[in-house]
Parts: sequence; structure tokens; C-alpha cells
Amino acid sequence: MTQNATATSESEEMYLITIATAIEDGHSEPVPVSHVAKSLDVSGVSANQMVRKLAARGYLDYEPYRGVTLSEDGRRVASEILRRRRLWGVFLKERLGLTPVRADAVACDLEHVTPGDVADLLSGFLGGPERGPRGKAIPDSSGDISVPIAERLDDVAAGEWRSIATVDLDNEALAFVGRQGVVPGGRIQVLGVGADGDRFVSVDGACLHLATELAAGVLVVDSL
Amino acid sequence: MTQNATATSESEEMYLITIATAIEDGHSEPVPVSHVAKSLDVSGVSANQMVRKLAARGYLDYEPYRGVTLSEDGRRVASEILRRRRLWGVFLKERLGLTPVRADAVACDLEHVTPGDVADLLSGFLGGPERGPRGKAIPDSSGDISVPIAERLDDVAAGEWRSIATVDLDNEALAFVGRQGVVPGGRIQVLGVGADGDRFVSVDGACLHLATELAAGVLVVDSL
DNA sequence: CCGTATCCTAAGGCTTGCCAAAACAATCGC
DNA sequence: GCGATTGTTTTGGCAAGCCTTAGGATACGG
Repeated sequence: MTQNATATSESEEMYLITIATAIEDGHSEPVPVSHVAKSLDVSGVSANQMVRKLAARGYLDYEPYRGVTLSEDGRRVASEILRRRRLWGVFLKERLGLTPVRADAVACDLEHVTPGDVADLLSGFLGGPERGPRGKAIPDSSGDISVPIAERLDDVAAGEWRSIATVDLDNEALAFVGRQGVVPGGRIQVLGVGADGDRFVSVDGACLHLATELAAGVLVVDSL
Repeated sequence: MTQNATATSESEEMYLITIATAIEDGHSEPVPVSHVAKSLDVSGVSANQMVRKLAARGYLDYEPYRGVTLSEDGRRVASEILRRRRLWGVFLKERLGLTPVRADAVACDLEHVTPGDVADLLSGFLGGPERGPRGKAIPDSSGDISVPIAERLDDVAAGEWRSIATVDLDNEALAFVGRQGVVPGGRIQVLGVGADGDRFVSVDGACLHLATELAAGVLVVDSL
């Protein structure tokens, strides 16, 4: 046992937070390895290798043909990394003026080289923000989340009101729905449900149709 | 030629800035490969390999048995990286309250994952600082240095007057010399040179003896 | 309940960056 | 000027992470 206690490489961390965010975004557990592979843009074989390695180290549970679930250790590590990412994201967006997407992208590199105590100081400097630049909750220094868990808009029933916490779509789709007023912070009401899980919604008084893929990227909470 | 224009790995960047700071700190050129190896704590063989690789790519000139010198390209890259390091260093020290040494250590990781435009925004956010947390000049976004190059006090001859730009010592030594008036901004005169490179100096009219290790940490410029 | 499509696993390779050993070349001090 | 020290180069290896190929296992739809 000559190994470091906090020995997670950047790659390993990326796998852990990919699984964590998948769960955060409402994917049912266990998370399929193929989904992890797609998210990280690596081959299924590579993802499988890494998943087995992380399972062997106790960071996650792996059920072949079913998927992976974070262990307590894995959840802790993932929370720490996501905390760092989102704190940097807030700094880059609020203080340096980067777009949310860009801030997230840059923060994704910074997160792996930020010691925990620096993250704590950064949090204090920023006034203890609770959500990252794209609306995701920022875990506290113990890895806990103190703000409401977001729900996917395609899980919300007709008639319900929600606040938009995050719009997690690719740039093109993000810009598209953004132009209609679907941005973090806004209030939204589901007017009706389509056949495929698509949603008819009301934002800023305007009516709008969101296809299932779009609705799935809109994360909402009861109130912001 | 399917290669990226700005394709320098973290390792390559570390080699380039190690050479750049060696020159900055007054090492005569060319810088011996053995010195690079020691600074980076790698074997001579490894340093030699990398140096030849960087020379082949045009980042530096390598004269076997003599050492390396930065090419124009190499100098440019090294300046960019050092700019990022020192800007982060200022942020970590001034805004988050890290010690200068710690700030530098953390910044050393951040520098490799910071895009140039983010560095520019960071510089603006910080008010365009001209020196890093340990007194080294911050190159501007073109890689040029607009402030006087600092000199180590143990390189200054007897009789010379200087202004103190930085005191780069650990906390204990910093407090010790600080009590004698050796603080950034002060004027200092070298009265005499000891056998080991130690210095007898005058600050605020008082005479003081600085051992070589202390004198090496006092960075001075002609005038501030 | 069976076949297709997905997933798993093993085997072998590539790249980067590091290492040690060994043989050779050059520099420097005396 | 010569020998000891230092530097160079080649060879071979290791670890991490990714890849492809290929074949075996499972699951799900019809």
C-alpha cells in the first residue's frame, strides 16, 4: 500500500464527474458505460477499461451490461471536482466576463489543478455562490448540495410552473432556445405535453414548443 | 504538416519556462542542459531528449556540451506562459490571500490550461499588474517586458544604489529582513561584499549584513 | 425464444514522458 | 597534455490512456 490517498488522475476525475453529472441530470442509475463513453468522446473499450479500474479502486460499482453507480468515495471525489469547476465557472463568468459555456470549458481544465483549500478561498472571494455559470448546484466543501436538485423539463407535467436552473444543450440549441427566452433564471410553465414527451411551454408570456431533446436539456427547480 | 501551430504540451512548456527563468535570473547563455535537468528534477537523459525535441521544433538552439538558448519562438511561448503564471500568482496572493510561494506553486499548474484571451481578461480584472507575486516582471500580451528586469542583490557590486522590487524569501526570513527595513519600495545601497557573496548594505541609514541566501532573495531594480 | 444489436473482454499497438545502463565524446583542472 | 568529470547518445523499459480488431456474452424486440 504505497499509494497516495488522493491519487486521482485527471482522466479518472473526468470519468467520475461525467457519471456524477449524468446522475445529476436525471439519468437513471446505473449509468450505462456507453453513455460515459459518448460523453467523454472515447471508445467503448476505453471507457470499459477505465470503469473497471475505478471499480477496482472502490470509486464506483460496475454491473456489466447494466452500468455504473458512484460509491460513497466516488461521489465525494466527483463533488469536490464539480465544486471546483463551478466555482471557477462563476469567477470566469461573473468577474472576467466569459460566456457560461466558455467559462465551463475553461473551468473544466482548471478544476483538476485546484487544491481544496484554494477552492474554499475562491468560494469566499466570490461570496459563496450556490450555483455555477450554467445553473448547476455547487456542492459545499463537504461535498453536500444545499440547493434544490434540478428536474428535467421533460419530466414536468402540464400546468406546472418552474424556474430554469440550467440549459444544458449544445451551443446551437442553446442559442436557439435562448432567443425564445429560455435562459437560466427565467420562470417557465408547461402548458401541454406532446406525444413524444415534447413540451408546449410558456416563457415571458410567449408560447413555445420544445422537442423532447430540447426539453431534456432544460433543467428546472421549484423556485430559484 | 497536419500539426497545430500552438501545440506545446505541459512538459514542453515547463522546459521552455525553466530556460527562460534561468536567463531571467542572470544565468549566462547558453543554459547548460544539466541545469535544466536539475531545475525540473528529471534525469540528464530525459532533459537531453526533450531539449533535442524542442530544438528540432525550432523553440531553442542547442549546442551540445554547451547548452541551450531560446529562439524567438521559444522566447515568445515562454513569455506567454510566464505571463499566465504571474497573473494567476497575483490573483491568488492579492485576492485569495495565498503566500507568494504557494501562489506561485498553484499558478504553475493553472498556467498550462489558461487560454491567452482569459489571461488578458484576468490582467484587466487585476488592474494590469506589472510584477508577479514574487516580484518577477509580467510580460505583456505580446510577450514583451515593460518594467525593468530585476536583479538579485547578491549580483550587485559595492557602492551601487538600488530600489527594492521584491523580497522573495520564506515567511520567517521575510519578516526578519522586513524588520530591518528591507521591504519592497525601499532604497538600498550595497556597502561591501563578503567572501561568500554575502552583502553589507545600508537601508534607511542603518547598516545591515545579509547572508548570501538572503541577498539572493532580494530583487532590486535601478529605480522604482 | 431466437436473432440482432449492443455490450464485454482480451490482445496487441501507439504516443508521451519518464527512467537506467552502457559506450562514447568533450571539457576542464592540474 | 592527460585524466577525471561531465555531457551525449543509443538501447531498452515502464506506466498511463487511448486506440482497433476480433470474438464471446447478454438483452431485448418481434
